Amino acid sequence: MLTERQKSILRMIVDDYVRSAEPVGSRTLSKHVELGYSAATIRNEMADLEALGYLEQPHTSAGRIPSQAGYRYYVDHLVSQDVALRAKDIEEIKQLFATRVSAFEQAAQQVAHVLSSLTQYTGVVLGAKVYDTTLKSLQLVPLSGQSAVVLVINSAGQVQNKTVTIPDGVPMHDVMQLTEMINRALCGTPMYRIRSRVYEELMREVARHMEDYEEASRLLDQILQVTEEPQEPNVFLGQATNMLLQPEFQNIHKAKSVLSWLEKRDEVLVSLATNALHGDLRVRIGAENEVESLQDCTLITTSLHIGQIPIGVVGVVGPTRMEYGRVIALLRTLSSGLSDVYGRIYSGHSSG
Amino acid sequence: MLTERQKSILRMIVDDYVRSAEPVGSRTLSKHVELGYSAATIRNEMADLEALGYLEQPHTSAGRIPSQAGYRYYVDHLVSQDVALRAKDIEEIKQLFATRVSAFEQAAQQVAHVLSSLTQYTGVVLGAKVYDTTLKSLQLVPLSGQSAVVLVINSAGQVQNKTVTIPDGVPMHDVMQLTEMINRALCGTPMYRIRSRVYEELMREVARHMEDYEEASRLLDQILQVTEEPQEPNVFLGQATNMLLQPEFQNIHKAKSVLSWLEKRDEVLVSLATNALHGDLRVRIGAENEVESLQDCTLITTSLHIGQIPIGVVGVVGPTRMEYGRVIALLRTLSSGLSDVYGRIYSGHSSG
DNA sequence: GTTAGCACTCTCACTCATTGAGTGCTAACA
DNA sequence: TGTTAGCACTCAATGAGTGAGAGTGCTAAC
Repeated sequence: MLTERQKSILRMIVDDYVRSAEPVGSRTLSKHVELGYSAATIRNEMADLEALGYLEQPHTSAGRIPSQAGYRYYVDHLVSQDVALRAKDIEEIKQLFATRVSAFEQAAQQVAHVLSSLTQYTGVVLGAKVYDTTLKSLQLVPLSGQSAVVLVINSAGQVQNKTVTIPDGVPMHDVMQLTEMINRALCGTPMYRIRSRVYEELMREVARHMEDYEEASRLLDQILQVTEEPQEPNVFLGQATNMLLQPEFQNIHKAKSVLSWLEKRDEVLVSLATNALHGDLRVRIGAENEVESLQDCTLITTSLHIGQIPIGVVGVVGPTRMEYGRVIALLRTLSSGLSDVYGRIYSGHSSG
Repeated sequence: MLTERQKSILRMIVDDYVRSAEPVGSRTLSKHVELGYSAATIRNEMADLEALGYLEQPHTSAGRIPSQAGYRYYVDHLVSQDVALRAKDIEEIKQLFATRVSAFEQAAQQVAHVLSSLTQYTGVVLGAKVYDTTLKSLQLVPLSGQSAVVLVINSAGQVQNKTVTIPDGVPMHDVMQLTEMINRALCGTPMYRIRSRVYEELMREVARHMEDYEEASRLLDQILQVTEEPQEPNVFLGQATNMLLQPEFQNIHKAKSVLSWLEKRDEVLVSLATNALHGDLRVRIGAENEVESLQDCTLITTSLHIGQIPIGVVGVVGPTRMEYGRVIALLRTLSSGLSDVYGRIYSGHSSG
């Protein structure tokens, strides 16, 4: 348990270091008006904080910098719970949500972008699969030759499509009958249950009506694949290269490591997706990220939701030396704004 | 006009410099067996080549490096027209096209990826709008409440969709009638002509049949917007951060400049799209790129086509010190491979 | 418990000499 | 006349040495 004085010294060191990226010395701190102690006193406290593992010294004659444990303590106990956002931040966020967007993708991309430009870190948005959607409609539009487009629309209005080949032995009216049967029997079925319900309920009928059962079921399989195709990952990145402006990424190898990781959308996806398991807002500092490339980074994520249902994640990736308070405030604001947009677009425009 | 000896010296300097990224000295060159001259002779020729603007000296006591004009001369006159690809390259390309893909997007992404990993530059693929597509089918699927999904399928099997709001004054049977009218009248119409043909031919009929003309035309407008929405840019990037391994991008500012540019997909799109105007294969060296961020880069592009119709672009972005011969060979191979895939997927599977 | 003072440590920036790669020029050679 | 050997010269890179400055830890005094 830290004393109040230790806490305020730790807080000041973190704040100062986050701003300047330079180790903070005792003299610098003693100049702060709020702290009415001499450099020597502060030095003693700093030595204690270092012994406790909250501070580190790059070398003997340098000031102190926060350790990862120090950041962790700061985030858990010291960060002011509601940082007032800067006027500029508020202005940009207002403008962002003022522009009418017609698709969640647009809004998500813009949010990622704004996060990056306001913070100089990288904003990320994961528009996860909308949970619990059901089949709204399945359509098949013939193209020239043997090919056709299969369209699957779910109850959230999302569309999946794929070009399929109609096997030789299946006449057009069988194709049409097949899609009709599916629509009639399976409308309203949860997407993940479609295949099993087809096997349970539809196969016998297919066998009875189709001219060439084997070919027809081959077509049916292609159609079912469309319903099972995972929604595209929907990972949106802000301007990742902004981070190259941060002093910690002047080292090209560190920079490459993080930027390469961000390039692999599916890995980013996994890291973001685990947010859902950890409640509202999650801060992962340095080694708390399992990912090798993020050992010197902090990843802060918060979830998007409509009512109680989680539907996505908004986050920020940056160096461990991060403006925690401000980023958290930004994330809270933006995630609730984006949740609203999502709700408006996918819930029948009920609120506007 | 250069003498044969000057040409071979220039070629050797380019080849050597591309490999080593170090200025090439006269002694190094004189060691080459093919060139039976002493260092002094080569020095004289190098001085001449520098006077002609094909070589540069970083400083007095360094070797020579090719100038942008030097690279230009190399590309125009010296690059061997058909470099034999390495066994490893061929292997990877074969594997790439052996894996069956069901969508052009997948194949394009993979090609960009392979280009990046084989070259350590950045591969880019632009899947441009399929030209001259016509309307195949327009459908409207009602969701809950007032919203519905509009689906537009074109003759190439591409699908565009968007959620629209059905205005209060339009009853469902009017909605259905509207889509029916469009399908009946406009099937086969080139996409870019749909709006004008609606105005020319359909408006009167709409006015006659709809209960609330004003609201109906508002809905119609939303629907037409879907047909006009530009196909999403379809710019695919390989691993851009690979380039951070190149010596010229150890300078973080140069690196940021190029990577930031690559992040702006719409700018990349423009640069690639202009390839179509310049024939088969285009090499833009350094200042030949209008783009500020690419002043030290080379952009090589080649077009994808089905028969004579251009349908996209494949390219590579890298430093001016580029393996021109190999990259050109790779691009030719990959673009023709990708054209085939495109053809297979969007032309009714005629070839398999 | 707090502070002033002092010796000590370490990085950073600067200078300077050395090294080595490479050039240009000149004179000799075929 | 074209080619080559030799030599003086230039310049970047390297590494050692130095002083300044920032910061610490410790001790003794308040």
